[in-house]
Amino acid sequence: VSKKPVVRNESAVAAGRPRDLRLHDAILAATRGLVIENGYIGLSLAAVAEGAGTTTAAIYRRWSGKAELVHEAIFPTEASAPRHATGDRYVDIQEMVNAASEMFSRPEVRIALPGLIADTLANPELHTRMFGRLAERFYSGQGSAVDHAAHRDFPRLIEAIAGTAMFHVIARPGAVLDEQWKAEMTNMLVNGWRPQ
Amino acid sequence: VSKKPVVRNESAVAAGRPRDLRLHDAILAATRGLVIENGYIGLSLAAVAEGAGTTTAAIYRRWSGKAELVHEAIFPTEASAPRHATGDRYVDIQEMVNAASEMFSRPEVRIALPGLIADTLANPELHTRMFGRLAERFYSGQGSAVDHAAHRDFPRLIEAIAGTAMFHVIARPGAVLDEQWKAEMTNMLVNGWRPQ
Amino acid sequence: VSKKPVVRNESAVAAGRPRDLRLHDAILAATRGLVIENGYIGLSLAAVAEGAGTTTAAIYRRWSGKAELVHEAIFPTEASAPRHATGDRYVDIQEMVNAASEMFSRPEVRIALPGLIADTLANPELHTRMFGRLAERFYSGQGSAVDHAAHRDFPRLIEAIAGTAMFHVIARPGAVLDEQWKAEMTNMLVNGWRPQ
Amino acid sequence: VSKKPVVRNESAVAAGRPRDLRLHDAILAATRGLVIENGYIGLSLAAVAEGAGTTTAAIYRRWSGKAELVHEAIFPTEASAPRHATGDRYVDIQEMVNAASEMFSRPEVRIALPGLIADTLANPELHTRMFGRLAERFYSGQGSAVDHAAHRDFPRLIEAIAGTAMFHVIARPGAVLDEQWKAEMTNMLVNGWRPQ
DNA sequence: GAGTAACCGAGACGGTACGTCACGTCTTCTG
DNA sequence: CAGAAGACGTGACGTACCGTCTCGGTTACTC
Repeated sequence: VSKKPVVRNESAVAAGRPRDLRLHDAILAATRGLVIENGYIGLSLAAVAEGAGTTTAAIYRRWSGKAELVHEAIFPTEASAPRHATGDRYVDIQEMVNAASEMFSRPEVRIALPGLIADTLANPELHTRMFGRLAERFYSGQGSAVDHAAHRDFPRLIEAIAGTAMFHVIARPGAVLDEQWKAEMTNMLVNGWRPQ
Repeated sequence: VSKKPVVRNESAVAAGRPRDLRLHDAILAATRGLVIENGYIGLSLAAVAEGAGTTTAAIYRRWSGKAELVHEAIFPTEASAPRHATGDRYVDIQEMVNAASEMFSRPEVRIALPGLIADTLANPELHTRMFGRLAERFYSGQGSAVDHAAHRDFPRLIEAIAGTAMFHVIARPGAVLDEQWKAEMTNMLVNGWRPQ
Repeated sequence: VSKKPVVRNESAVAAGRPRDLRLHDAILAATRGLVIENGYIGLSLAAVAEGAGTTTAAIYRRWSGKAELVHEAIFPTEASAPRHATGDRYVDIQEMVNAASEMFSRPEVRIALPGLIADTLANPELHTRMFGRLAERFYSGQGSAVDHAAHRDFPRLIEAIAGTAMFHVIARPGAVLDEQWKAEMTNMLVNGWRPQ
Repeated sequence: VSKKPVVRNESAVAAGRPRDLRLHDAILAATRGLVIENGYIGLSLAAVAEGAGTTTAAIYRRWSGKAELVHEAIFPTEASAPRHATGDRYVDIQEMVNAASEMFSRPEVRIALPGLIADTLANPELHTRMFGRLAERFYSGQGSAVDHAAHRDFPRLIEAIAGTAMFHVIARPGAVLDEQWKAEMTNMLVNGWRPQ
């Protein structure tokens, strides 16, 4: 649909008037605020523009549409500090559960993510990028010295932890991923389910 | 937003010309077809109307909006055969995993669900109804003779199984919930995670 | 560019909700008022919609764009009472001069016509229609019993009279086509130019 | 609307880097070409800039906007060689008819003039300048020894000749102001209209 | 058999958001 | 200082969908 590049702020050389960096942050902040208020589908770029004190044209100069904008707003680029596995099964799972709890406790993620996923199904490139980045938050095998067998199964573990956390916060608005949830989740994966 | 009742086809008395029953199914079928093609957000009721050979007014006579329509289209009312627990931990988990696999393998569910959830966040009544009905597919405690302790933990199990299945089909378009996935999922919950 | 028919209010049969006839007139009236205020190029359909208490969509339902709208606004369809020649040279010219004076004295014509012509150059169909209708206001040979020779020259006479009148009101804003102008114009064509 | 002077290329002193004189002509040439292609309203200064191998900023340094630019492009400054009346009625009219034919035969004039007039209605200063310069092409009384009575009527004659010529080329795209048109026009004004 | 009531198609209605484009200005770097 | 590059706020463009309403016409029950 759009002829423009999906990501536009990669310009290496400096030609012409540079982008107003404060606008970038103002737009993302307004996006986060409005998506919490109105949900993903109810978010209009015109409202974002007004909230950020700018116009939709300035937004479209930076992002190709609502999906790209919200993606960057709720998963800030700089925050992706990849984790490294230790090889200790219990510790690694606990780490992932903590990461999932942090991620899905943020209200903008809880509220925006389903709509973002829905929009992303029609945008394979962004879809791949989003889930790739999402997985990195949990675990990056890069440079790790952990047992090969454990690595191979990490995608499945991530799927279980992230999926369960997402379902938890989506199924009941107001639900929280508290210490009890984290303990039970960790225990279920490490030891299997036992009725309590 | 709407002043009209959420569900309109409950009319007790029969006055005036009755509804064309074939339209009901034609609309739902068109909805399923188009939502697979265009996704939830890209689904327009005008297109559904055209696909069903009718008009949007006939749709709004039956459902209050896109969310209600898609909800009924992808989770048909009649198909909710609630399951009953046996008390055997392994068997019960296996049953739930099978149910999740069935539900999230259907393309209209995989594609429409995220958008439906997004729209539903602004509609608490439908949200409750949807997740309530969704949980029933997995397990209904009603009339069950199973140990009390096991019952208390079923919501957590459902959350883990349904969440993991949903994440699996959403994260990678084209992914399938095959026998291997079901076996590994069941094993992980029953015995805990073991690198393979 | 547009897939829709240029003229849309020709529907013979009555299907669906009928158009609100008051809107039609309200839109044309708002167009006339705003085009006098802001000129053709400065006329925005959004402003017309607001002035008529409706939306741009309702305007686009009736006209394909600004050119068609302004065309109908300044040359109302019903006002085209074609004239018939008498064969008397002086009388016929006087009639045409009167017609030109009437037409180009209306402020909406004086102000809107140049811009309308400019836009129409890219729209051959409307261009033909507009100038055809414009010529009819001056003279229609249909059913006339006048000398053949006189008829052949009418296009040239119309061109001279309408062109001169148009140039007069365009060249000096505030200029009027008064009795003196009409007398001199008539005299110039009937007797040739004489320095006075 | 604009705070800047209408004409900017009058700078008396020479300070800093001098303007690239070739740009001036390149911009005007691109304007002429594009206005013929796209019409006045369809002409964008961005397209002109690209066609001239420069940017809009360079254009705005020289002209205040589209109207000024097109005005200079279709009525070059240097080409205004004012004519002088002889006092011979036939000869003077013939001269004016020739001048009108030359002017309105140029495609950029035929195409751009209506739009330019439309834009100029909102710019009285340019409007006066344009029609003043336009009249000079036909006749300048300055330093003439012709009979006073004839001079007084020249504006009316110019109006008739220029208006008729303009209407001729505007009313039918493709129409030409050939020798026959010139002869008939001259004859009509000198001898009055005679059916032929 | 006449009323009555709700359905049916068609399509216009006021809104609102979309993504694009042009305007005229501005801010940077380079010549 | 000019030039190129391009971002800026402004605002119109034409399209699309939303959910509602207004038609003329069509079934069914009820009196």
